[in-house]
Amino acid sequence: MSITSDILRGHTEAIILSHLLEQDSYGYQINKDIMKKTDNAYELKEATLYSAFRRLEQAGYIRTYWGDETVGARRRYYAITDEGTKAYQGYKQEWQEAKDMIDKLLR
Amino acid sequence: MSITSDILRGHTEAIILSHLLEQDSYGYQINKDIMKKTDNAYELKEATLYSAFRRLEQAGYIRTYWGDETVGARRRYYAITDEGTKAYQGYKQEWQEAKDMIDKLLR
DNA sequence: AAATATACCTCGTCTGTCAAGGTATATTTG
DNA sequence: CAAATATACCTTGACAGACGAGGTATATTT
Repeated sequence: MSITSDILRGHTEAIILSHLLEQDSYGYQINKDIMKKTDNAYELKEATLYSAFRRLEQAGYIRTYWGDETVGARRRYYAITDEGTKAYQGYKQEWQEAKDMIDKLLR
Repeated sequence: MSITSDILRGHTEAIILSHLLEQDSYGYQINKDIMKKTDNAYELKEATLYSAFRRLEQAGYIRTYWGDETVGARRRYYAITDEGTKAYQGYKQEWQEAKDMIDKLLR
């Protein structure tokens, strides 16, 4: 990874929610998709991912269900809730503001 | 403060270096200036500020000297070094990349 | 005399990240 | 066919930056 994790810190939940807005998905897939979207520049570590899932579920922003795979490893799917959608809007707003602020402070 | 600290996390050092590029300054003043620059949206907490100073000095990115105040409280001034200037360029580059990445991931 | 502003600092806690470890199934490779 | 790799889940403990809470000292304002 080229970007230090402290700069990405705090964005994990928003990134996951954004992904789930497109479609329900499961941990392994989300991880792969994020790497792909960033041309492998950013790999969300598994431990980070799963602890974020716990927080998001705790907050009521996502709900989970088991896939009905008949072959292969079982998959735990995640879906975004209405509250999660609202929270995502907040995260995005916050990001816009933070971005402007940091841009203002770094010149 | 309206922006959560986790989003700002990791930018503290870059923000301080950016400020010192303009001119030497001291803790209390830097803090005030940053609040002013962001219209009071972001207050770098003192404990955060001073621990960042320690790291920056440790890394050789800043050097310090005492002001020669004849009245009022003493001031410890900070100045950016050549290494600090280089480091700042790196931080800035990293920020540009991270910004693009997060923008790509949040839609 | 008390409150506020300027100016410095430390200690201990909190929280998100992640390295390292684990389990289980299916497929590919030598 | 055994070993390696890929898919898929998970937990534990350590680390580091942010910061609340506390402290010291001087000068000015109320």
